Amino acid sequence: MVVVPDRDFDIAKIAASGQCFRLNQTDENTFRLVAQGNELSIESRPSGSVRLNCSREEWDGVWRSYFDMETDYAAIREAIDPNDAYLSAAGAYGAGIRILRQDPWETLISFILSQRKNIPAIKRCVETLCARFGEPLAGAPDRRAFPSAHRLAEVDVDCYNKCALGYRSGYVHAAAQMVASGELDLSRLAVLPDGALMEALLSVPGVGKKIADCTMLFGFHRLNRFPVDVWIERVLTREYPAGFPLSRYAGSEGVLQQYIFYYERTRQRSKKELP
DNA sequence: GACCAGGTGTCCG
DNA sequence: CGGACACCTGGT
Repeated sequence: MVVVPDRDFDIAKIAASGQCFRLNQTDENTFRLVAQGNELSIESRPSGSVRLNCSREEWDGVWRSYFDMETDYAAIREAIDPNDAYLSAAGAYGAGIRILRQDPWETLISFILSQRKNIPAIKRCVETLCARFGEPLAGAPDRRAFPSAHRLAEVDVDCYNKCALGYRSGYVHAAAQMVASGELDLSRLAVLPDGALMEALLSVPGVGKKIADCTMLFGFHRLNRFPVDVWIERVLTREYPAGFPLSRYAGSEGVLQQYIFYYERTRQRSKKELP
């Protein structure tokens, strides 16, 4: 067990932020994550600290980086223009969100699946792929890892249709072919500058700017990406008719995007759930 | 049953 | 180049 006292680490908010599809609430204060070939149980405690069921070595070697603990999110929020009431509120509200360092391949496929789907539907598709094609985890054989590109390249489109991927079946199939064949070498892409990485991702069928931005932000940790989906678009129209000051926040645009997204989605939901 | 959901590719003006 | 429209599927 490891206890992380960092107050800027809120697993409930991260789980609700829509960046990760295999982080699920299992109890009032408990979450389960499958990533990095492992299963991790995470408990948020009243004190604000986080308890994880892993060894100190595993935390230091794997999860500290996965949860991006070396980035100073408080500093990013402190840089928010105090005259920007909306962004200040969104930042305060979303404090504790971090941008996870997820696997690029899993991120790419997950966001290809995400188009025209809500979060529960995306999660269902991802879990179906894992259940059918993923390898059992060494430490938890009843759970399965996200399937490799090599494995998914063997799966035919019909099979994806049976997994209820819909018209995204062909996209997943094509992406798996490209990665398994080496035509799209994700580890090589990781060292490319933003423009070249974006261009490579856009060459995958079914990947447009939004999904490429999400893959860059969540799978390649390019914190300067600012994915614009319909929710963000609404905010930009409503709150920033003169344009969002992206250049002021160069290098941390993606973090602000997550604060805004979480702020909007959570408020929307609580509004809807009122009687 | 119509309509929409964290988009993309295509076709048309 | 900008604007419509179809696309699978599951949920209201």
